[in-house]
Amino acid sequence: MSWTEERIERLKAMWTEGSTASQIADELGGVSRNAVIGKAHRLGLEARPSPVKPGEEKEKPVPAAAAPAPKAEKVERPAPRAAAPAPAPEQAAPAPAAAAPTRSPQRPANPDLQYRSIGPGGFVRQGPGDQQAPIPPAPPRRLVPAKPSPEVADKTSLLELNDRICKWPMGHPGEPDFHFCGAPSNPGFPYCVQHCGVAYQAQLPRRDRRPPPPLPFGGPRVR
DNA sequence: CCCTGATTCGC
DNA sequence: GCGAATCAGG
Repeated sequence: MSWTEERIERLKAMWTEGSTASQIADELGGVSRNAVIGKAHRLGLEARPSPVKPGEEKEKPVPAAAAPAPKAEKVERPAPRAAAPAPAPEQAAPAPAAAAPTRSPQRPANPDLQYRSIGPGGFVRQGPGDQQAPIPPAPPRRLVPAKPSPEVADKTSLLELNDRICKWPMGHPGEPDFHFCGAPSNPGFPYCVQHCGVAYQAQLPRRDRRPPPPLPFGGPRVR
C-alpha cells in the first residue's frame, strides 16, 4: 500500500482526532502501526502525549537539596518537542464522587471534541461547532452518602441487594462499615443514576470506536 | 504479557 | 520517503 492523498488525509484526521496509531493502522489497512507513526512524524504531525515521554520533568523543590544526580546517560536527545501542557490535576477521588463525565485516562481528548453526558450511559458527541458556552461549572460539591450513624446505622448489606437498589460498593469489603449505596437504582442498571455516571464512561471498546461522523467533506479545519 | 508513541537506520 | 526494529514507559 502506498500513501495516497486520501490515506494521508485519513491519517491526519484520525491522528489529530486522537486515535491511536494502531487504530489508524488497521482502519486504513495494509499498513503497520509503525508505518502510521513514521508517516505521522514525517508529515510533521506529532505532539501527542506519548506514554514514554509524558513531558519534561519539572524541578521539584528539594528542601535540603540532595545531590541533583546529573544524568550521564544518553546525551543525544534533541527532543525539540515542547513540553506537553500538564493536564489539569484531576483529583482522583477514592470514593465515588459526583457523576461528572470522567474522561478516559491516557487519552486527553481533543479539546475541540468533547463528550457530554446526557444521562447514565448516554453520551453525545460534540463537535467544535456545537461547543457549549457554559463549561460544566465543576462545583466542588461532593456527594457523600448520608450516613446517620458512622457505623451500624442503616447500611445496605449484601443481603438486602435486589435489582431495584444501587449496588455501588461503599468502603472496602472486609471493613466493618462496608456496605452498598442502596439508593433506588436506575431502571435497567445495577446502580443509581449517580453511580451510573461514574460506572459508565464514554469510552467505547477500542475495536468499535470509530472516528464517527466520517469527516464532512473538506475535512475539519481545526488547528 | 499487553498496550502506547518515539527513534533509528537500512532500504 | 518508507517502515521494521528497537526502545522505553504504562
